[in-house]
Amino acid sequence: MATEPCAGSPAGLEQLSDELPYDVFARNCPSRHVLKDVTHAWGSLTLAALLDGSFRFNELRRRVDGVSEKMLSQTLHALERDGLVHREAQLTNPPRVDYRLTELGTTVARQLQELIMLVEGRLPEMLAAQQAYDARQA
Amino acid sequence: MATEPCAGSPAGLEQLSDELPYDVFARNCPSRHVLKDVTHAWGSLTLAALLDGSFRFNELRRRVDGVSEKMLSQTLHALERDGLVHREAQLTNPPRVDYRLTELGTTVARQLQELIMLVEGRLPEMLAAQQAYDARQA
DNA sequence: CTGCATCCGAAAAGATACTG
DNA sequence: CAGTATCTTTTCGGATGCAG
Repeated sequence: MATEPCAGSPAGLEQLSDELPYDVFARNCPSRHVLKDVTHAWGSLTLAALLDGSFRFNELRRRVDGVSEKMLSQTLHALERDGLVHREAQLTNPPRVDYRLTELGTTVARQLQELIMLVEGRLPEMLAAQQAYDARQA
Repeated sequence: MATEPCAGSPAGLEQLSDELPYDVFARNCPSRHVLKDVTHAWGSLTLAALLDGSFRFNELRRRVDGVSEKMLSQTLHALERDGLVHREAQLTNPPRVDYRLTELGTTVARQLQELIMLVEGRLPEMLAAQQAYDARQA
């Protein structure tokens, strides 16, 4: 099914990465779908937020400021399905559900966190570039 | 304007990252907008593709398999505005426009590339997790 | 409290035709 | 070739309501 490697890009270009069987640059490669979950706006923030530990649904919702209930729910399901997040439900009353990163999720989240910190660190340059660009247009 | 640091998350939580003035976890923080450009599905692939050098519009389109003209155009504009991509147009006939990473863009793209390679490398685990999850649902 | 289901308007993505 | 304009389809995001 979806377990076999995907073909290279149709034009027959040499791949950028290396000899790996999966190539995000190819149209229907499963790696692209997973990458999309990981880099998705809410997905990336949720993963990064979970680097701090285990959280309940509404705790996460407060941490990832601005996320709607629906999107957080969807996001957590997708990340759980990808094996990045573990969901632990206790059927007490009131119920308690905790979300935490798996080992794989931690690895991915750390990598993501580096990207986030890079962007935050060089944000002034990017904001300046934006201003310059906007001024050029006007 | 948009140059001042954004407030922390509303609940008053201590921030995850560090002492940086910008916090992606806060609702209207500019860093979140930029991060969105960088992690966007087409944005991330475009940045990674440009790690290989300078490309013309349609060359890029073939590299980033499946992207529509509109989305590539939008994506390139956003990345150019953020100061990550440089656009060089020659008004010859036919016209020739080359896109390449700026120094900042290269830095960001390298970080992104690490994430992509991590995801590609551990994709088998993620696909297995997906299958297990789907089986559990059925 | 932790969610899922549903509806709705708004926004974004996708496909494709057309222009300089 | 390098895009923009336009149209359609999908997704997003908020507001419920409801169940365990």
